Amino acid sequence: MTQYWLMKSEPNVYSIDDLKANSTTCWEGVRNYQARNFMRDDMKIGDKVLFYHSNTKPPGIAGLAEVCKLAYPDHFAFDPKSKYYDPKSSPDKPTWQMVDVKFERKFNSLVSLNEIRENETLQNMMVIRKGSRLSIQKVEKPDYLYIVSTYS
DNA sequence: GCCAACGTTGGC
DNA sequence: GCCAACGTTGGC
Repeated sequence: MTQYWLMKSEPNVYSIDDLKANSTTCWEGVRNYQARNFMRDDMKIGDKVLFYHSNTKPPGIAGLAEVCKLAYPDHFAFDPKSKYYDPKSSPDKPTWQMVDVKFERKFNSLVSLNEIRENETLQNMMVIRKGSRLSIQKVEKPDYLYIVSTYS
């Protein structure tokens, strides 16, 4: 069964335009266990993704993507020169995993966090909860479908 | 740049 | 296993 996710990326690091240009990307650098577990245990090929721009003005959902490769070791954790380096992770016992996602669509305009917050239909989305820092979040199917049909 | 929220670390 | 200290996220 298809599942629905929200994945955060800082656009000055990797934006929806970058994904459009590259077509697919590996989602490296997740260093939070809950987010890793979502990727490792739950994400399936074909799962739908709301691509969220964080730490920018304004933050919000920039477009859509789709999971196109199941979780596999995040090798950036093995590279001392990478900013995602984690000495506790090793190739024979990798701590961190990543999936690949592929570009689906860029929204004509960003669905800002404020718009989500002000939309009565979307009140249960995790992303509007105060202090919600998790970089990968589950999204309910009705919320996903509503966003796609209303905004994209 | 500030700071609240939250996750992780490490001493005990 | 508790919890204080510390580091990071990310909206504002």
